[in-house]
Amino acid sequence: MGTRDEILDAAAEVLRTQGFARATTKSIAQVAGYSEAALYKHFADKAAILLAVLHERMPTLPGSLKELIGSPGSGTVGTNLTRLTRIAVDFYIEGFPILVSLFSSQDLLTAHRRRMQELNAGPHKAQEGLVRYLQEEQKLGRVRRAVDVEAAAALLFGACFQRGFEVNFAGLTPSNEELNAYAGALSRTLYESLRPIPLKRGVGRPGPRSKPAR
Amino acid sequence: MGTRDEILDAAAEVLRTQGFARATTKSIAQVAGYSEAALYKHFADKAAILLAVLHERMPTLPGSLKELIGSPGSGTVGTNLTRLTRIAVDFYIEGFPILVSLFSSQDLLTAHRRRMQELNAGPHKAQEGLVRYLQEEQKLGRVRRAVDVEAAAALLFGACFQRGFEVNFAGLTPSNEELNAYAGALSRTLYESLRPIPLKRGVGRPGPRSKPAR
DNA sequence: TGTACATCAGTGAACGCGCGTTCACTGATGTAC
DNA sequence: TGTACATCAGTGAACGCGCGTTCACTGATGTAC
Repeated sequence: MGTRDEILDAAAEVLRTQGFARATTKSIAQVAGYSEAALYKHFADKAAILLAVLHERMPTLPGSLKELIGSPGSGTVGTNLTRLTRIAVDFYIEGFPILVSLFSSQDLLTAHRRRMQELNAGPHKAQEGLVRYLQEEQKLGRVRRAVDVEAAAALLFGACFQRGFEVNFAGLTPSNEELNAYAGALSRTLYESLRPIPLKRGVGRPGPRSKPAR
Repeated sequence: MGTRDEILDAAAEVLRTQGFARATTKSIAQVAGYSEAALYKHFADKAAILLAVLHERMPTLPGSLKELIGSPGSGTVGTNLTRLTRIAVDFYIEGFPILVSLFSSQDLLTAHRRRMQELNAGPHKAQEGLVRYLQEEQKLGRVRRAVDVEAAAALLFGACFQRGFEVNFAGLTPSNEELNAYAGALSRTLYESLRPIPLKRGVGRPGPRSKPAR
């Protein structure tokens, strides 16, 4: 790993643990184990370091998501959504502090936004992936046709995003079990509005389900 | 309006429009129309100004929410949820920049967190209100018993929160109509998982619904 | 009513400090012949 | 193989600037007698 990467790791760590206000060249250099001057051998200025952190050190949702999303029809929609939700929760918990440090500086936000639209990237891309997945499942008859899949995706990822806020706000360190349970509750609750054959009212557990027509 | 309030308004505006990095004593004083020295007649230090902004200038959800939440059984659950969602979307769009400026400084976050738990307040309170409302409607038979109301509340408010992020991130200024449509789509989609008598599969529009037993 | 003093919101100018940045330099590594 | 030079990552020390904060002061208002 090169010096440049060590600097970015250090900057990301400082941003995550101390916040934007303490993310000075001094503390970044100190955590990286180099002099402050060394930063300027690899980056034009401090803004360049922060921008690089923002799009080289943000955890990437799409990577682990694509394999799920790329195979509609496999597994069950319910379990697919649960696994996907679990991944998204992790992503937002990890990424939240770095993501919101954007709002510490209007200049930084503007620069990042411009770069994002040049690359045609951004946080909305993940959501689009889920939307496409749900549309595919609609075609397969495994998600009800009448469902607004954009709204469904917003509900699911929105809850994950907010969980990212809560965990970082309160300084929690939730266990794997807690996060699994949370992801399960979200996707199961939402799935009630997606499934083609809804439960009859008052029935606690569903009986064996017939396969949807295909 | 006293000087103290003018200072807080100015600080909130700077925080919202320029971000934490530019929220200096100089620019706060300038926007407020006072000298920097004047700030210190009303606040112990800069941290005290920012803390006061955080819990005197954050838009308040509970105020307009309580009237809705306080009267389960009135209106329909669907329209109640839509109105409530619309209010929450506004709240999060407005409040987002100030809320996340917390993460600019670990010290600020810690101080705010401590104060919030002393007052037993915080962002989670609004969500608890929605949970209680849904529980009441469950008792009235207007929300299915088997539904995990905490998960449902997290889905709904989470989507609003994320919309607050998107709008502020992209610098959008959505119209009332757009926001109404968004709130409607969210609550309608979620309501599919809550309603006591679900649609039959494949039916696009529901026929007239029978009143739930009470 | 006038006088003497107290209070208090607000100011201009200065303070020291820590910030981001630059500079001349070092020492290790590569390269031509 | 040895010599002379080039390149380059990294450093210690210094730079000017803008930050948060303090200070002695002003001028308006209130108050006792």
